[in-house]
Amino acid sequence: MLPEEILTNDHEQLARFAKALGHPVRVYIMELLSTQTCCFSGDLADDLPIARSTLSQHLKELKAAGLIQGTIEAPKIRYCINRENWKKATLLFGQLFKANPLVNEECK
Amino acid sequence: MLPEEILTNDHEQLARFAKALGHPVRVYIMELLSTQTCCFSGDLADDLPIARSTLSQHLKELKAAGLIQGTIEAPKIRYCINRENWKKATLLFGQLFKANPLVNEECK
DNA sequence: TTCTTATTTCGCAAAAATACGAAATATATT
DNA sequence: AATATATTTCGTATTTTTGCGAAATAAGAA
Repeated sequence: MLPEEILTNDHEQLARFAKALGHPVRVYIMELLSTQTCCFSGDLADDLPIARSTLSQHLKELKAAGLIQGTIEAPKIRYCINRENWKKATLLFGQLFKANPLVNEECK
Repeated sequence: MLPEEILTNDHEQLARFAKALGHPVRVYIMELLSTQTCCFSGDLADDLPIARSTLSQHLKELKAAGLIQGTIEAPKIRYCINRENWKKATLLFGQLFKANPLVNEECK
C-alpha cells in the first residue's frame, strides 16, 4: 500500500503544464501548433513583438515541459506539438475542469 | 475595425489562469474546491506540507487570478471557487485543447 | 572555403515567485 | 477587558522568470 500523498504526481504534472502555459506568448504558440500546423521559430518571430532570443527561451520552456518538439530542417528548425504529452495535458486539464457537482449551488 | 492584435485578451486571460495553476499546491486547492466543497484555510494547512503563511500567499494568488473567493466566517475564512471565472477558464482551456485537426497525422 | 540564413546560447539586469517565521489583525469567547 | 483562535501581512532570503543584445552555432549556398 502506497503512502497517502497529498500532492500527487498528477498535481505536479498538471502544474508543470499549467506553468508552461502561464505566459501569453506560450499560449499563442501552443494555440497555433494545436490548430494549424507545425511552424518555424522565424515565422513566430516575425509576428511576435519580442526578440528572437526571447522567443527561443519560450520555445525552450515549452520543450522542457514536453509540450513541443523540434526537428532540424536546416537551416531552420521545425517545431511541432508533442502529441503524447498534449494528450496527457488534455486529460489532466479535462479532469480538473469537468467535475463540478456544485454547479447550481451557492457556496454554503 | 480593430487592429489585428497577435496577443489577444484571451491569450492574456488564459495565461493568467494557467499561471495561477502553475504550482502543485494551487492545483490541489482548485481540485478540492471544484470537486468537493468550500473549505477553510486551516483545513488545507493541516494537510499541506507548507507554512500557513505560504498557503496564505497561494490563496492570495488564486484570488488575484479570480479563481477563488473568500467569505468571512469568523474567526475563519471560507474559501470557495469563483464559478463565473472557473467557467471562463473551463471555456478557454477547452478551446485550446479541443481543436486538434492533425491528431492522426505525423508532423510533416 | 567563404558567405548567408536561422536559431540558439551567453551574459547580464530587472522583476516576480517561493518560502519561512514573527508580528499584526480580526473576531469570537471568557 | 483579556484571552484564544484563525488567518493574513511583513520582512527577508533565495530562486526563477523574463527580456535584451551580442556572440556562437549549424548547415546550406555561392
